[in-house]
Amino acid sequence: MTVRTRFAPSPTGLLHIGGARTALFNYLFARHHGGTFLLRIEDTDRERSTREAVDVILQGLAWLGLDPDEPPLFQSTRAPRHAEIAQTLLAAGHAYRCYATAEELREMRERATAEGRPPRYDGRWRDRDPAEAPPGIAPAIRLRAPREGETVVHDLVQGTVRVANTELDDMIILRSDGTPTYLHAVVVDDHDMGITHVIRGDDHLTNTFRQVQIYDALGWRKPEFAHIPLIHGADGAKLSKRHGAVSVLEFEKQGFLPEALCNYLLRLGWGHGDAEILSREEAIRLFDLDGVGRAASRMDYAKLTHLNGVWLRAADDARLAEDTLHRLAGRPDLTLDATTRARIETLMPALKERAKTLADLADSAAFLARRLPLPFDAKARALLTEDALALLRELAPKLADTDFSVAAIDATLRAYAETTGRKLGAIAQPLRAALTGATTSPPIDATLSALGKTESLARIAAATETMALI
RNA sequence: GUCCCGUUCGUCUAGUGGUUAGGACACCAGCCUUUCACGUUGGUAACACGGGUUCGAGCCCCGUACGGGACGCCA
Repeated sequence: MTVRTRFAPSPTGLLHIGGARTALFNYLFARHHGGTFLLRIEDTDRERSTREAVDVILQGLAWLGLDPDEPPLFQSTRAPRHAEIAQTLLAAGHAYRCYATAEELREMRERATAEGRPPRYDGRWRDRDPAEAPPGIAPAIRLRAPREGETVVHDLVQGTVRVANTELDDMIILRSDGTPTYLHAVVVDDHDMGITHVIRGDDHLTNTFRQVQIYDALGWRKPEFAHIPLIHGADGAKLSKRHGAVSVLEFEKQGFLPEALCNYLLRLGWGHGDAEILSREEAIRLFDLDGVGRAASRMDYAKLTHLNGVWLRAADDARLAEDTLHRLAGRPDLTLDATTRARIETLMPALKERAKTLADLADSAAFLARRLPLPFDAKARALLTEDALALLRELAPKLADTDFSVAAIDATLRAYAETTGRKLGAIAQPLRAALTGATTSPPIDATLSALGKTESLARIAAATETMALI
């Protein structure tokens, strides 16, 4: 049997990391078993579903590299099929028409709650003669669920979970307006799509009992179920649209790499020995459901950031330069032309070594695109003392005589340090301040070389002039 | 309230009856160094609690506490 999984989000909000991880697990499980990964948009709630939300989901999945193997299926297009199956159930006596009004049901729930009983439908139309149907009321269709025994789910993550059927009531499968409810639509679609493994958040675990009842009434073969624990916010509270849930596209904006986010999400709730850094290929090779834990986990930005640094250092320089240019574009204090582009590309190997996010990276590269005079931060200013400026004036001609390869610059600086009896740091720091306006940057020789001789000397001159005035 | 699920360092986890309870992030200290990073060495730090079962329990059983989830003509 070929594995077929699906990610089935409802387009009513954003794609947050909980959904992203569910998609990732479905994708990895399918790939690991040589199967197919599908996407189904659960847009049966026409009121709340939006085209924008669909786009956000699609963009988020694309960014994460979790594209489905077939075009997405929109659940709303399947309403006729859902109704058809409901009629089948009705004809077979596995379902019945319920004429209870919304008002009636509300009262039923309120009374139950007030009396300390679980709020459930009392089955008042289950065995009532349809001839007694009140006129003018469109009925909903309810499943005639078993009243005795228990319903069991053999979950690949949660193990065998069972509930007494007395705990379950007769759920509505088709609303009075003829549209399907979620529980029913999911069963019909998973069946028709040939889904073999339903991998979803464990907030669906108790829903599964009701879905199993529908499968059984239909005599359909059930898929395997795997309910994975939820991700909570850093404070341990549930991730929701109001609380801590941010779109995966927001992570992109903040400078996280998709491979880092996937790596992080994979390790959240899943483990394989001491393996921490996992590429997509390794993840596909190693991932399986038996490594998934059962407890909810918390979002930890520090670890995500660390992982991002790891993947950033491993990333292709050209790709990073491109992203940096993109992030820097539009900043009025910068000049982004072929020259600055070349500087960024040249220095990228050293730049990426000390950045954690693409946003950090862009910030750290900004000095390469600055116009003179440079703005100096407080530490740089403090560093450019009278003595330091004198040193720079003395050093400038020697640099002017140096060919600007990294090795040659290094040699010049070392020679100057030796003849003046200074430590290298005593030379590098003032130089760094003059060239970058800050006290941290890639190695000074590489920085000088990337800037080029003309620009470097201009910056040194500008620094000695402007600082001397203060 | 009822039902379901869970609980190992601050966080993510390894661990499937016998371990000095391992790793990663974070944190602290040292080393490296041309700043910052990277790297590296070391350190602080956990089996929720109470009963069993067993020669022996983080691992098995039962309670308790705490946390989460589900109980819609939402998904």
